Amino acid sequence: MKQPVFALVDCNNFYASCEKLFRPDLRNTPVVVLSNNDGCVVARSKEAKALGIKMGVPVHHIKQEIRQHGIQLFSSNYTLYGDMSHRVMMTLEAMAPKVDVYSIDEAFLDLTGLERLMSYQNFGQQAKDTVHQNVGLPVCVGIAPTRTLAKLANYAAKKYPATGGVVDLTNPARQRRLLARVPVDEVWGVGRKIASRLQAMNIVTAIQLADTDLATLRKRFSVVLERTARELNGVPCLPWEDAPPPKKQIMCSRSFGQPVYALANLEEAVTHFATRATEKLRGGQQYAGELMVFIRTNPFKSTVPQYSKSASVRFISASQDSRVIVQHAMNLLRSIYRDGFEYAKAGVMLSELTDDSALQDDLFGSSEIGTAHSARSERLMSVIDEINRKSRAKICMARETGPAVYAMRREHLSPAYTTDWGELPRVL
DNA sequence: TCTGGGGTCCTAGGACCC
DNA sequence: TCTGGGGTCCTAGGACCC
Repeated sequence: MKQPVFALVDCNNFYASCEKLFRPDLRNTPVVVLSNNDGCVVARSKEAKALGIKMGVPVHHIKQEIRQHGIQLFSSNYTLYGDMSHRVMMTLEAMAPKVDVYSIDEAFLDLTGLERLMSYQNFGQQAKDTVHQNVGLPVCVGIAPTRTLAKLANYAAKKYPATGGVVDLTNPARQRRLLARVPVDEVWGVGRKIASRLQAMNIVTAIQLADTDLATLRKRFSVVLERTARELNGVPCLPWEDAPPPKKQIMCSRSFGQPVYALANLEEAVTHFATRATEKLRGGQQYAGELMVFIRTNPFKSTVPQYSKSASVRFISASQDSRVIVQHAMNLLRSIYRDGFEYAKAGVMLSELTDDSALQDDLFGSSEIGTAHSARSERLMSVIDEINRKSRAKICMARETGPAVYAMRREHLSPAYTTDWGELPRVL
């Protein structure tokens, strides 16, 4: 059996790089991208990192630095990032037979057997150059016999400029040298909690984790960390996903741009979330068997009374009809709503997802609108989806209309450069 | 004043069965 | 009076990822 080889291609500072791409005037300016509601920092350009801006800090904590260094702020523009991501992935899919899109800004490539054609180092360089030429975004490439090591190789490619952004870690001696230099909390799968527990056991570098007795890791932690240690030793333990596995749950939730008090306003928000979640459901040709709705106040705001509640319902037969799911969501919301609280967030979750073939008929007949076997419901939903895809005038639930009081703050939003004819960048 | 959103997997513990 | 032990299913909670 041939030893597998994986590459991890990961975009550098993805969101910040997307924003910079369309603003050449900001080439050397520190840029940060903010989370929804312009809350905290979720991406930083290299200039912003050099200023010591940390990932995840609330933006109000760095007001001083923003003023002092002229840091440019951007609200999250997922329409733009999603489209740029798609372009990167298309480029990679043209270069390798098997590509596993792991997140919006990174993908694993199966390079097993490639060595007969070219060196891994060459391939990595080619991938990096091609993405840059086709899409304009910078990436780094890490190559290794397991995905955990490929992640680590990618970390090195980013951290050490002398690598030119490409690290081939197929050589075991080279693996050991890198492992000895990397802090254990940089290992994929080791988060804050586990890192501090490992520290208490005097395990502070990746190589110490790799050399720890596997049975001890399983006993003191879990099979997950044991697998991580095996992967660091070059033994692949993570299955390759040729196709993305079907989703098990679909969430749609948002913090509000301003406090919400009235039931009517929560109804509007929850209607919106339930509608979006159900659209995602249909996008994956799935049906939901269970719906959960939650509302809560802002737990960070200790000056106001706190309230947090969720409720859920199991459907008699699974549905993908927005009208059915919104109606259930309204019932749940009204059952948990209490007057007199300052609501900060709400959301819905669809679960018990099944695909078409797994559906069973409702024992009591399918008279309810939108049950699995209602052909009318399916046709109506697909017409709505079609119209919403093509046109700017959306079809939506009556409760969704009008300006939303809960709309999120996006004061620094960039244009939809690549997905809206009206916002194409102009070259003067 | 201000603190994201959307996921997955694993484990422990309780209920229940034989 | 004795009060086993293995298996399964479910749920809540914790940890991780980007």
